Amino acid sequence: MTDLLADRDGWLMTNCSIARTLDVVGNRSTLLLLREASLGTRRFDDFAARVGISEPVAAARLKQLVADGLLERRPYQEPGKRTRDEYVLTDKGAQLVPVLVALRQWGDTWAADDAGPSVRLEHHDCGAEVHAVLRCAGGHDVEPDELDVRPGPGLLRVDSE
Amino acid sequence: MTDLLADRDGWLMTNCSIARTLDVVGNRSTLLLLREASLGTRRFDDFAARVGISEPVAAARLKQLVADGLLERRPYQEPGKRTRDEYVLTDKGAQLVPVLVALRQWGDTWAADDAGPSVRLEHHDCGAEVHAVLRCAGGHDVEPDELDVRPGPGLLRVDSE
DNA sequence: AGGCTGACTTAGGTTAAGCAAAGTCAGCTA
DNA sequence: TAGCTGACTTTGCTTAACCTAAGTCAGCCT
Repeated sequence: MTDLLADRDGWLMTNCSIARTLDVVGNRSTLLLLREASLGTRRFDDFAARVGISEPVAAARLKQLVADGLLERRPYQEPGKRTRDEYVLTDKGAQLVPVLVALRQWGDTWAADDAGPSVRLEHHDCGAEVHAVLRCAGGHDVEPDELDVRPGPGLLRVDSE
Repeated sequence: MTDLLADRDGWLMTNCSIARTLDVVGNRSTLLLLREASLGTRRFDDFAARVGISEPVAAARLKQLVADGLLERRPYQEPGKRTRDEYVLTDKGAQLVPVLVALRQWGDTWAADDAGPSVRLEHHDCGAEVHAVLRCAGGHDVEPDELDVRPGPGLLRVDSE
C-alpha cells in the first residue's frame, strides 16, 4: 500500500493529522453528537435523548464542541417561548460530514441489522444515493490499495541514529 | 440538511450504522492501529511503537481487531529467523480506509502543524493527491449541505404514542 | 543445550468517560 | 408574582482505557 514503508521507522508520528483529528472527535459521544447536528438536531435535550447519553455528558461534550469551533451556539426564540440557545454546525464541523458518511457506509456494509440500514442518504438535487469515495486530483477513482504515501512538508524525521 | 427532521423523534437510533461502526472502531488506539496497518505495518512491536501505545493495549486491541475480522493474523518467516505472526488488513478492514482518509484530511485542514501535514496521499497510478469526497450514484459531487436523509429499510419507528 | 529475541501476559495503579438522581436558575405564561 | 419548562450543574459512583514494570514462552542460532 506504500512504497515508503522501508523508511517508516525514520518517521515520527507526532504530527499525524489522524491523531490530531481524533484528539478533537475521538470519542463515541462526540461523533454521535455531530451525527445529530448533521441531521438537524439543535436543542440540548434532543441531543442527549437522540444520542442516548446523559445530560452531564451531553453538556460537557457540547461545550467542548463549541470551544473547538465545530458547533456554534446562538440564541433563538420560538414564538411564545422564551429565548434559548441552539447548537448548529459550523463550516469546520460540517467538514467532518465525510467522516460520518464513511463510518455510516462501513456500518451499512458490515454491521447492519438484518432489515438493512436505518437511513439512506440522497443527493438533494437528484435523489441518487450518496457515498464517500476516494478520488485523486486527476479525477480517477482510487481504491484503498492504490494509495501511495509520500512525505509531506510537516514530516518529522528521527535525528539520525 | 434534512427534510425529515420534523419526524426525527419518531425514529429510534438503535440501528444506526454509525454507532455500530463505532462499536468496532470507536476508540483512538483501534483507529491508529488501522492507520498503521494501512501504512503497511505488520509486526506486533512496530504497531505498539508506531502508534505510541503500550504492549498490553496493543495486544488487546489487535486481538479484538482479528476477532472482528478487520485484521488477519498469519504466520510468516524471514530468512534465518523463526516463524512468527503478522497482522494484515482484510478486505473488511481495508474498507475503513475512506474513514481514515477523511479523518486525515480534516486534520490537514483544521489541526495541522505550522509546517503542514506530515503525509501526502497520492494515487499510485498518476501521482495526484487523493481526497475523500461525497458523490452520488448519479455521478455528482455532493456537498455536506446537499444531503437528504431518507428512511431506510431497517428504520425502527416509535410504537406510536 | 543454552541463550537471545520477538511476542506477548500479568499485576497493580491512574485517568477519563460514563451513569443516575437531584439541584439550580432564568425567563415566559398565566 | 408564582409556577413551569428547558437547560443545564452537582454529587457520588462505576467502568473502560490507558500506563509502567516485570514475567513468560517458543523456537531458531551457536
